Amino acid sequence: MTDSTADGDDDSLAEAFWAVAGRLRRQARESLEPWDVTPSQSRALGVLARHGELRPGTLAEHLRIAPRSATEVVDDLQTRGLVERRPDPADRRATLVALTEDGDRVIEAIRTARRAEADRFFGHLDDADRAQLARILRTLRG
Amino acid sequence: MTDSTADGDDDSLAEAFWAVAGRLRRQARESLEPWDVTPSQSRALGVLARHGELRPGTLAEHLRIAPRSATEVVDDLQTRGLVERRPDPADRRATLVALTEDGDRVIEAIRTARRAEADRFFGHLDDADRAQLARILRTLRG
DNA sequence: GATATTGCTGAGGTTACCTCATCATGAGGG
DNA sequence: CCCTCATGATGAGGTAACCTCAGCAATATC
Repeated sequence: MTDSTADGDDDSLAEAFWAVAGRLRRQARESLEPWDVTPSQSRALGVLARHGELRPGTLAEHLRIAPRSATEVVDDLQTRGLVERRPDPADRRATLVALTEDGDRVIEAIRTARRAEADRFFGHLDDADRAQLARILRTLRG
Repeated sequence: MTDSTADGDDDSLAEAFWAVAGRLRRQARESLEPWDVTPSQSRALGVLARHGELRPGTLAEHLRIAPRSATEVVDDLQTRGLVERRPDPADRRATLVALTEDGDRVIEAIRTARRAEADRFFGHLDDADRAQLARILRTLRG
């Protein structure tokens, strides 16, 4: 059965890249479900876990999004009780965003889950291939 | 100067993958600008060029999106005059979507541009690496 | 010929972004 | 000291690319 429709589509490396990216994205989304956190929220939590409390603007730089968009992510995380805002003692215009205890617990759990999931995903490759892929991606990253 | 903010972020293969995907996405978006066509529209045009006239539903399968979403893309392409709808003679419920002459010209131009752009992007790799990458991506694609 | 299925689309929702305008605070010059 | 300009956050409003659910028409099935 030649399956008719269900793609296989273009040829290019780019196309293959997107196909893999899609699978990866879907897995990521699924693995976040238990915590009712969207991918972009989880990225923000990750940055906060890595760098500690930050101003929304700085968070935006790390996430490579517009400052206004960071405000939005922070809003969502705050209503979910995963971060809190407090005034920046050094500048009364500014705000500091910090993980709550809950946020800390959640980001840790997510990280564990994501690590397991990535292992599963890239686990189809042997060590040599994983190394190759890492090297090639580093090159393409520019 | 250690540049302070501008990430470098996680470690994982997944992270490297997203970094590359981001660069690729930005390039694609830019290369489409001259034609005022969005990425998803260009994908649809590509499928139509490859397969000839299709029903919206079939188009959706190729694009791996919901049928309703295909209707939307077709709407946009139609208002831009790049595709046209005509009744399916074989089934009066159905519609066939076909490229107009304009649409044909545009998708050809886009393809040429994208090919050049992909060459530039993946051109940093030598032949062996490109082959490796293609093989690895095929594996990951599942 | 009644019923179920299929194909498309209207209505309305979501995520993750964006820009532009506004308001408060801070910093530097005269 | 005041005035201007820059900066930090946010309100308002917009976009792309998806989604589901409901409804209508036409076909297929029994």
